[in-house]
Amino acid sequence: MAAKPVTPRDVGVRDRLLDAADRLFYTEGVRAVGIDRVLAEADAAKASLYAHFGCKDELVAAYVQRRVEAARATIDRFVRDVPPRARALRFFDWVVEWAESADFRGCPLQHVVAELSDEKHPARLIAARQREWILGRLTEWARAAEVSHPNRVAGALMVLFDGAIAAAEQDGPKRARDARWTAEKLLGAPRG
Amino acid sequence: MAAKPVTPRDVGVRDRLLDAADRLFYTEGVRAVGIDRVLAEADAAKASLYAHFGCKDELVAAYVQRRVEAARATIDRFVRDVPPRARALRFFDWVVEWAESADFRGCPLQHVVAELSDEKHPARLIAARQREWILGRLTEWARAAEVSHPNRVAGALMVLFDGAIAAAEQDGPKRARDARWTAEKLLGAPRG
DNA sequence: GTGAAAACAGACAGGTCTGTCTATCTCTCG
DNA sequence: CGAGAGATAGACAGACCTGTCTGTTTTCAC
Repeated sequence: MAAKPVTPRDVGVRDRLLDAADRLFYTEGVRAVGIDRVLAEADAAKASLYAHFGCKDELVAAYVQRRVEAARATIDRFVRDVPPRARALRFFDWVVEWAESADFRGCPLQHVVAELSDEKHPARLIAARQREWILGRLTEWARAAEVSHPNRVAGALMVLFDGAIAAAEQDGPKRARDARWTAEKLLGAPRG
Repeated sequence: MAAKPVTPRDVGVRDRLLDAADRLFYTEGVRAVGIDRVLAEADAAKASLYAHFGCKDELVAAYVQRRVEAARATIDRFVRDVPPRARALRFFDWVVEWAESADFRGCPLQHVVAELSDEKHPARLIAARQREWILGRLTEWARAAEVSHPNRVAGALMVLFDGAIAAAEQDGPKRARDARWTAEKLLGAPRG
């Protein structure tokens, strides 16, 4: 009984490979999963993988890149319908939702950083840029919330974000709610 | 036969192996570093490693165990000379110091969780127990600080701890200071 | 229909990994 | 002395990994 292909054969082989890589890399880790596992899961040929990505490291980078793009779109969509001053806290609503989702297993970027010690690895460069993007958004939202030290608050929110995900991975989603509660205190008290 | 006692000679190779494993596993990751690397670094024989630890997974577990024991001793020593109500904040002084130390590269426990997806791995079981220990201490200190919701505050401090380490790994020690600053707000103004 | 591009299938090379095993050396203690 | 435990050195097996290469099949534009 072959498992039903989660991704139909008619979508491009590149997407099939990325879908398979995403599932396996996220749930088991990029070092624990070999090329052959990805090929079997994607029902693709080895030559296709190397034609599209060149090497495994670039497949890992493409996996991270797709995660990053999806996260940015999701976050911006999530905060869009509240006024700017409420967006920082709204962001933590999204974090809570993510931590509560069934297949949550921590932050793929934190995992990649832990697994790949080479800071110049293409996947890590993408992860580093994503941190800058997130910090930029948090700073923007902290300013809009009119806290007295927006840069410091943004840094604190960054810590809360990383901590929410890392702690929820091991202690469950209640830690994400703890993070949101803390964010509320940071943002709710003007003249901090 | 009764199990033979650990002789001083045992401690020799065993410690050499653990020292080497600690350096390599912490800086490069437990999956990235093979047995042969550890043996070369420890200047030990393969048979010694397998005689003392049985398999690589148990060496990884022993590495985590030793980190955990050292951390507990360091933390308790660090907070010992301030009154109980000041200990939670003092704990974050230690976090800042750690993040500022030259060879800081994140939390070895978070890394092991990221690298080993099997929750039943012996090293992960040890890591999980360590989280309980830390949460216990944070709860105790939060109570001593007489905050209004000690359990919730302890959870928030746990998030801040995880976040401080994870964020400092990538953004530098200023994130640990951001975490301490947030902890200060949660715990209220320390009274003299 | 035809031909080119894309994808498939899988053998193969060369390397690394864990773990076992044999053989030798060294040190302690009876 | 000499027996035995602990350590060393390293060959070896078997598995897995990345990446290349050959050949075949499918797809699709013209």
